[in-house]
Amino acid sequence: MSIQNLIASVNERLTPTELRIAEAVLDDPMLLTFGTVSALAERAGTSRASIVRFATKLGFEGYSELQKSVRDGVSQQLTSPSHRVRHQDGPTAPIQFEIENAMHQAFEVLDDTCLRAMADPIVVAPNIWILSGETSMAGAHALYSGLSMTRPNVRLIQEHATGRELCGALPGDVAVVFDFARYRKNAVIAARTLSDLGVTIVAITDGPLSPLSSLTEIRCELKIPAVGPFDSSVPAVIAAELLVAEVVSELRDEARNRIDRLEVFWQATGTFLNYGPRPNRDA
Amino acid sequence: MSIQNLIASVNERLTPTELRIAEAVLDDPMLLTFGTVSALAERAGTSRASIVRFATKLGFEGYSELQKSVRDGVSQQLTSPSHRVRHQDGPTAPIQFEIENAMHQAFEVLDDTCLRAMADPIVVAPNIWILSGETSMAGAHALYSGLSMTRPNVRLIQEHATGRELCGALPGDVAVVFDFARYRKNAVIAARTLSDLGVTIVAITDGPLSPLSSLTEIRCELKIPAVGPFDSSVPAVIAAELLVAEVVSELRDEARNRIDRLEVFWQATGTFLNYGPRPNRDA
DNA sequence: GTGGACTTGTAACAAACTGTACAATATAAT
DNA sequence: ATTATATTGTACAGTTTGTTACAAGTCCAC
Repeated sequence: MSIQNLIASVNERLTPTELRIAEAVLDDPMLLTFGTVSALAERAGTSRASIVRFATKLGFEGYSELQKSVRDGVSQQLTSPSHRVRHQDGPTAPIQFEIENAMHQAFEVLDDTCLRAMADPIVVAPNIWILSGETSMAGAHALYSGLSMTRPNVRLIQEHATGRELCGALPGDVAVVFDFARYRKNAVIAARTLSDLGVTIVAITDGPLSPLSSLTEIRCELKIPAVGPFDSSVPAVIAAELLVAEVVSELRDEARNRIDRLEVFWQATGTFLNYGPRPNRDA
Repeated sequence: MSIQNLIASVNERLTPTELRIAEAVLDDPMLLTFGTVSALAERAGTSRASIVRFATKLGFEGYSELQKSVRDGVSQQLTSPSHRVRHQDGPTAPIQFEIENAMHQAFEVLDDTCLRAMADPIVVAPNIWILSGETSMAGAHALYSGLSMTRPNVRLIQEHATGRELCGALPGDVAVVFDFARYRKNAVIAARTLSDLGVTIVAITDGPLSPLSSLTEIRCELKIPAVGPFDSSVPAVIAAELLVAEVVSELRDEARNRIDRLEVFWQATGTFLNYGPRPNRDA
């Protein structure tokens, strides 16, 4: 039961001082969530003892218990919905469960603000460099595939050719770096070098502990589930695809024109068999 | 500045114990919001003093000040209306729905029987050839990455080099082909040629109408959602990862030994930075 | 006015808190 | 091997905490 309802249920039995306390609590719930007895007493213009009596009148053992109850409620509010359903039963497909969880988390992290922050530099940069460790290549490929159909000068850097390929990078370019624990030395060092060079780093990684996180604020931090002995690429791929979609929606006609020209080229070279439905181009 | 960014900004200067603290804090932010120094110390398996030092390293006067900062952030979150509506709608909601649907369908299709049917040939074949259209490369890469860490003689075929690379294929080999509507002529023709040659085809595709489906009974048929103007690679990646997991579990010690040897090699060449927790290898 | 019930603040206290000085231990460098 | 450095835990000091006992004050009935 919420603190508001709790107070309502006893409001007719409250003494004048207790009423002042109640008003203070209702006016600023954070007082009860974080505050001490002393703080609340001062705010309500009363003594600490009255605060404790107020708590007992609400049916708690003391102030501590009242505060614990309030905090539990706040915790529930704050924890993500995916977190709440985490402890379901039926571990028939633990992998599926893990991946779905990670996916939920990915969609939560990749909200409008985050996507736009990552897409904006990509839209305007003269060159895009995509870096990735060998083991997290799937996400990088998804991004490369989508971006290169959307705008020019997108390059995917193979690990063994990092130096040779990156030497063309200039200030104002953007490097999108995929890297997850345990972080590839090659990718991290390359990112750091590019950053020093004035290249904007967009990081798709797995948490504030990532060495990439200290390089840039333009980043998303994904939860990576395990599939058997290896890490899943699904979150990285989702991030890449949403990022592409965001870039497309920001570039609008420019991207659409490029896609159409690509389509002409495909038709001319007979790339496809043209069976089945065309992919969706309305979004 | 959020606690996550704060930790990110110093993550490379953290000592092992402080890293454990950081992990605990990131894992359960409520611990920092409500908990005491003692509680955090116990959770992180360290002493109270280290908690205080951790707080100072983050730039605060002490733990109290750190906690105050976190609480200020939480207060803002709770009072701002954006928090309440954040998890409901948004431009990514329909995409999320589509992808989740496709994912469920993928897990349904990729049941034990199907996975084993696809994994069995891969386990015994002398050579594995992975084919994919340029646009559905992410799944192929996920499979290549996983399989090549699991068994020898796995090759990913680039479209422009199909002929040159595939001429080494022999009867008894296995070709895993990724292809979705609108089907790549190159991939389909290559698969057909290989099939005629006596190579077992394992198809990861999108339905009975696929030209690949007529080539082999060893296949899975996925539903492919759209993300913006392009098709999602997520189902293909999931299929690839589950397939790898199945192959690993069938190869057992053989795969484990190879992974261990790979690990030795990684260690020797210093591939990783080895920050953060090791990936899960128990599953 | 006086007694009794009720309300409220003061004071005392034990427990728990944070922060710091110091010692022990582990790690690195010479 | 030995010094120097960095890291971590222990112990203690000084506050602040929540709680409770007690006294002062208030209100009402008679």
